[in-house]
Amino acid sequence: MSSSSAAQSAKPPMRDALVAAAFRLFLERGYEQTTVDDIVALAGVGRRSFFRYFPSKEDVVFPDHERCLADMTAFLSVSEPGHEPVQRVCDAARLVLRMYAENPTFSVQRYRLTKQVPGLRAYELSVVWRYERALADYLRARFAGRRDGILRADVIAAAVVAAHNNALRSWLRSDGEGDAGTAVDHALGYVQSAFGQDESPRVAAPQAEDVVVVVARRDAPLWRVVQEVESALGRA
Amino acid sequence: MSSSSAAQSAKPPMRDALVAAAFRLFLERGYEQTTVDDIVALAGVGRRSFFRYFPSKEDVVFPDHERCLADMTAFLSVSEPGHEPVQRVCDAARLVLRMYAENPTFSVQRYRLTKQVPGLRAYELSVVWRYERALADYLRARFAGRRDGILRADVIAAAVVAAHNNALRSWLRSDGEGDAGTAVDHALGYVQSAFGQDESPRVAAPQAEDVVVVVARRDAPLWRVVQEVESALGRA
DNA sequence: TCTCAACTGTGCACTGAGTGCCACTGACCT
DNA sequence: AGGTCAGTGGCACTCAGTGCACAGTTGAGA
Repeated sequence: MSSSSAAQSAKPPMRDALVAAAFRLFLERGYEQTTVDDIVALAGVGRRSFFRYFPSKEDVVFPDHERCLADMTAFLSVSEPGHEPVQRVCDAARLVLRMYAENPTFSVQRYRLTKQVPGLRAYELSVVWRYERALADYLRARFAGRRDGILRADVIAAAVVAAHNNALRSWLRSDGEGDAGTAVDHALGYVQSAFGQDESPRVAAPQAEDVVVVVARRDAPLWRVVQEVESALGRA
Repeated sequence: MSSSSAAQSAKPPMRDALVAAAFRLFLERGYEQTTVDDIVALAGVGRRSFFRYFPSKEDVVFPDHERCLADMTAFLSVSEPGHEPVQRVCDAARLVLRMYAENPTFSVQRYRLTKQVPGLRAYELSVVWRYERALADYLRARFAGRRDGILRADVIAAAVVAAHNNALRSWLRSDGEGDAGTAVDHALGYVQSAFGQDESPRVAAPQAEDVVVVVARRDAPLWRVVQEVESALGRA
C-alpha cells in the first residue's frame, strides 16, 4: 500500500498497471502459478478492482482485442458496394496484424504464453472466433441473394482468418523479426486467388491448350497483377 | 434402451448416468444454473466421481468427441499416397457428421445449449480446433516440400471445417430434419472446387529488370498462377 | 482360503476464480 | 456547507476443480 502511490501516478494507469504486473508475474513464474491476488498485490490495488477492469483472469492477457474488434466492425460497416468483398475482409484482417505489430515485444511474449497454456489457447480461440464472425457477417450481407452466399461467406472468412493467423504466427515465432506485412499479404493473396468472384471455375476446360501471357512490372502491387491475371484467364 | 450398438466394450453405466442427469438438468433449468452437486445428486453418485469421468463440467456436454477425434486421427493415419489430400480431409470431416447423425435428438439439444451458453460455445471452439489441427497436420505432411505447403494446409483445413460446420449447423437448426449428408457433400464440394487438383503454370525467367512474363494455361487454377507471379516478382 | 494387488467410488478439506453488497473517498456541482 | 456520482476497496459467499486418504470390489496367484 505504501509504494502503491507510485504505481497510480496518472489517472488511467489502473488498467495498464494491472496488465504490466500480470505479465511480469506470468513471465516470471507462469500463468497458472500466478493468482489474481498476486497480481493485485504487485499492482498495489484491491482485488475487486481487477475484476472491474477485466471480466476474467484470461482477459488481462488480451487487453486490446476488444478495441481491435470494434475497429474491425467499424471498418466493415463503412464499406461501400464498390468494395470488392474478399478484398475488403482481407483489409479488415490486416487491422489485426497492425495491432500485433504495434507492440512486437508484447505480442511475442503473449504468443509464447498462449502457446504453452491450454486455457489461454482456448480463450484465444474465442477471440479469433469473434473476428471470424465479424468477417463472415459482412460477407453474408454482401453475398445475400447469391447462390450459397452464406456458405461461401463462412468458408472465405475462415480461410482469411487461417491465412492471416498462419502468417502472423510465423512472424511471432521469429521473435518479430522480418516484415509481418508482406508475409500476411502473401498469405491473404493465396486465399484471394483461390476465391475469385466467378462461380463456374474449372468444371469446363475446353480450350485447355490455350495459353495466356501476362507482363507485369516488378514494383506493381500484387493485387493489381492478380486482377490482370484473373481477367486474362477469363475469370473476371 | 436403444443403445445396443456396442462399438467398444460395455461401458460402465456411471458415465452415461452422469450425462443423462446433466442434460436433464441443463435443459430444465439451464447450464449455468446447474451445479455439479445438482448433477451428482440426481445421478445418485458422489461428487468426486463426476470429475473422475469428466475433467470439467463442460466435458459432460461433449461426451463423445474424444472418441471421434481419435477415430479421425486413426482414419488419417492409414491414408495412402494414392489418396487425393483434399478429398481425404473432406472424408475425415464426414466422420464428425456421422457422429452427430448417430444421435440426432441429442445433437439438436446440445446445439441449442451451446448456442446460448457462451462458456459452452468457447469450449466447442477448442474441440473444433482440435479437429482442424488434425486435418491441418495431415495436409502439412502431404504438402511437405511444396511451396507454401504449410499455409495451404492450414487454409484448406480451416475451409473444410467451416464448410462442414456450416452444413452441420443448418441441419441442427432444422431439428435434424432432412439429409445432413447431402448438405455436407454440397458444402465440401464447394471447398474442393476452390482448392482442387492443380495444373502448374510455367513462368518465364525475367528478361528485364522491371518486368516479368508469366505463361499460364487457361485452365490452370488461379492461385497457382498467382503463386508463380508472386515468386517471379520476388515476393517470396 | 488367504492375500496381495489394482481399480473404482466416496468423503473431506483446500485453493482460487468470480460475484454481490456495502462502505469509503475524493472530485465536482449547486 | 450538503449532495450526487464514479472509482475503489473490503468482505463474505458460491462454485469448479484438486489432492489425499480410505472403503469396497474384483481377480489373480500362492
